[in-house]
Formats: sequence, C-alpha cells, structure tokens
Amino acid sequence: MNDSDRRTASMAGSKRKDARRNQQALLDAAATIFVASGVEAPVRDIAAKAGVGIGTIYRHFPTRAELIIAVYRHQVDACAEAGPALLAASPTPHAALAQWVDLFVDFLVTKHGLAAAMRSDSAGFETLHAYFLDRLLPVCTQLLDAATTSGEIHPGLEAYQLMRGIGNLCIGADADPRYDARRMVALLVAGLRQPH
Amino acid sequence: MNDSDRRTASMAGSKRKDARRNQQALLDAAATIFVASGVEAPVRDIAAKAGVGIGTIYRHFPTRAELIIAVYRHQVDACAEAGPALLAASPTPHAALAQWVDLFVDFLVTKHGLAAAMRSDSAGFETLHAYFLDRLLPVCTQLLDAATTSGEIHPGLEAYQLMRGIGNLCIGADADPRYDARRMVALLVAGLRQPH
DNA sequence: TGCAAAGCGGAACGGTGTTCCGTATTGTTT
DNA sequence: AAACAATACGGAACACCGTTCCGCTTTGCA
Repeated sequence: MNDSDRRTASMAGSKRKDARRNQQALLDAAATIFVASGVEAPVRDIAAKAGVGIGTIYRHFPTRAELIIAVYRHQVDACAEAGPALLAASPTPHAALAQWVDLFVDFLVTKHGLAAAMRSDSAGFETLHAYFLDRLLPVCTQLLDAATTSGEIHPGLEAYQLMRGIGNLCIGADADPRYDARRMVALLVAGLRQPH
Repeated sequence: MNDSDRRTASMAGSKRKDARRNQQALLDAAATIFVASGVEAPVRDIAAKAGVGIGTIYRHFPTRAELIIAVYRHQVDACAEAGPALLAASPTPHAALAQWVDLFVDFLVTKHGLAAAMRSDSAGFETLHAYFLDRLLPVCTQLLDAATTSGEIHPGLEAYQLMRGIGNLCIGADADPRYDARRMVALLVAGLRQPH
C-alpha cells in the first residue's frame, strides 16, 4: 500500500454513512466552486454549497491543500501515467517531453488559480507543492533523462526547475487574453534544445 | 509635464510640512519593511514603523500599489533608461536585450514578493502592473524590435508576453534555493533565438 | 430501546484591509 | 498675539477571512 492508496482509503473506509456523504458533497461542491471562483474561494462558500457547517469541512480536509489534492487527484494521476505512455509511443524522447509538458500546462491553465496557489507561501500550501512533486517529478525526470540521453537537449537541468518554471509561466494565464502561457512554455522548452 | 512628473510633484508640492514629513517617513518605513517582510507586509506594520496612524498611510497612498510604486520608482526608471543605453553600447541587439533582461530579473528577484504582487488579482494591483508596463514595455519593445530586425530572434513575439513571462518566472525565486529564476529566464530568451 | 462513539454546526477568536469622523496641527489673517 | 479656516492626523469600527472549539445531534450497535 502506497501513500496514494492510504489517502483514498481514508475516504472509502469512513465508518459512518453521513460522514461519507458529507465528504462526497464537499468534493462535489469544491469542484464546482473551484471552477467558478478558483481554488482560493472562501471556505465558507464551499461549506455552504455542500450544505454543511464550517467545522465539517475542516474535519474532512484540515488544510485547503488536502481538499485541492482530493479534487484533482485523478487528473494528476492521469498526467503522471501519461508520461511513460508518451515515451513509448513517440518517435523521439523530445517529442514525448513536449507532449507531456502540453498536458501539464493544459491541466494548470484550466484550473483557475491553481498554479498561483502552488506558489503561495501561506502555511499548508507546501503540502500541495509536495504532492505535485511526488507524483510528477519522477515522470518529468524520466522524460528529461531520455531526451538528454538521445542528445536532443542540453544536459544539466533538474526536472524540478523545469516544473517550477512551467508552473510559474502558467500563473494568471486565465484572466489575461494577451498572455499565452502555452506559447511561453513552448519557448522555454525550445530553449532547452541542444543546438543540434 | 508628463505623468511621472505630475506624480512626483504631488509629493514635493504638498503644502503642510507635517504631511511632507509623514509621507517621507512612510516611504522610508515601507522601504525597510518591504525588504524585511516583502511587499505584502501588513499596512499596520508600515504605519507603526513610520510612527503614524493607519489613516495617514491611506491618505498618502490610497492603494498598496501606489506605495510600492513610490518606493521603487527610481529603480524602475533606472531600468527603463538602461535600455537605450545598452542598445547603443552593445555589439548586437540581442546582447543588449539579454543584458537588459538580466537587469530586470535582478530587480524583481531582489524585491521580496514583488513579482507575485504584480500578478495578484486583488483590486488595486492592476495599477502596479500598469505602471511597470507603462515604464518598461516601450523599452522592451524597442530592444525586441532591434533584435528582430537584426535577424537574431524569431519575429512575432509581443514584448508584453515576454515581460509577463519573465515576471512570472521570477515569482518565488527567493525562498527556494533549488530554483534559479535567472537560469529559467535565460532559457526562455534562448528559446527566442532564431535557429541560426 | 438505550447508549456510547462519531460526527456535526456555527459561534467566537485573531488577523487583515479599509472607512470614517472627532480631534489636533498648521498657516494665514486680523 | 489671537482667532480662524483649512488641512491632516489617529485609531476605533467594520467587513471579510481562516481557524478553533465545544455543546448538540446522528449513527450504529448491543
């Protein structure tokens, strides 16, 4: 049993049915509110939408990061699993890296405020940062290593830095039509290429 | 008289001497506190450090953005003026652009929280964003155009996007030793280069 | 049905930005 | 010097937010 299984088990295994129901209601409400108002929406709004009290949301999700993680776990997992698949299916490792980065960027820019939240220095958000790193850093490292080995990109860049850079470039990408995060990330990845 | 002169004049021309003294005290206090606690430090702290009441800070600087701008105006102006100078002194436009970007990045990463503040969606921070754009966008555009004309970089990238990208890459650059914003920006600028 | 355990709700607290107005300071006029 | 109007000041008060805490309710079991 890994960390991921243990966390999801904590929900499925909840003893009382009202607790399970409320937790699901909170997840649904959070998902809706995150789309409408971003991941920094007031806790009270989420509790109200779910029809529960404020205490309940804190009992199920002691930190906002845990709620965000619970809401987006499936998508993050899908992104993590896409890495090896792309590597196997793409003509070159660099192509796989590029496609995977696209996936990651798409995920970030469509989740209002998520990229910013991950860089927030408020207490509790290190957890969010850590979760993304746990799940995606190994994948990114694998892709980066493959592309380095194939000689397509410069060696020496830590996957961590690349992911942070990409995350940063996605901040505020919604809400500003003049800014195209995808393009900026593409430029960054282009800068990674070995000058043939 | 341009906008910049008018704004500075609003300080020098303040009629009552206590008002002038307090405004200067606030600027000094803000500069100190910004260094110690970042540009998002509580308004009360700044007022306390300056030895004035809360009302006074709001009278002189109705929005936080105006206070930040007042504190950093000189440095932003210096950065703006460095653009043409670099263009004249550098061997190639691309070298000038690279040096200017370095200047900009240095400024951002040494001002705790400034890059993040510029991307904050709270009301009042559009002013900050707008000020930086007013002062620096023309300079960046000039450098970018020169480098495009000389054939060193791909055409078609708006200076606005480049500046936003750079600003984003600088977010949280302090407080994370594993992340090197300068390197990421260098990568971005490298991605801009015309493939020979 | 009774009862202990588990869970719930929301009042209450601390911290923050912001407004507002009675009071104090300043500069001018007499 | 004294009176006065204009200007500026201070901080109480309000609104909003995250978070904690505890009396009350619901649940599941005996």
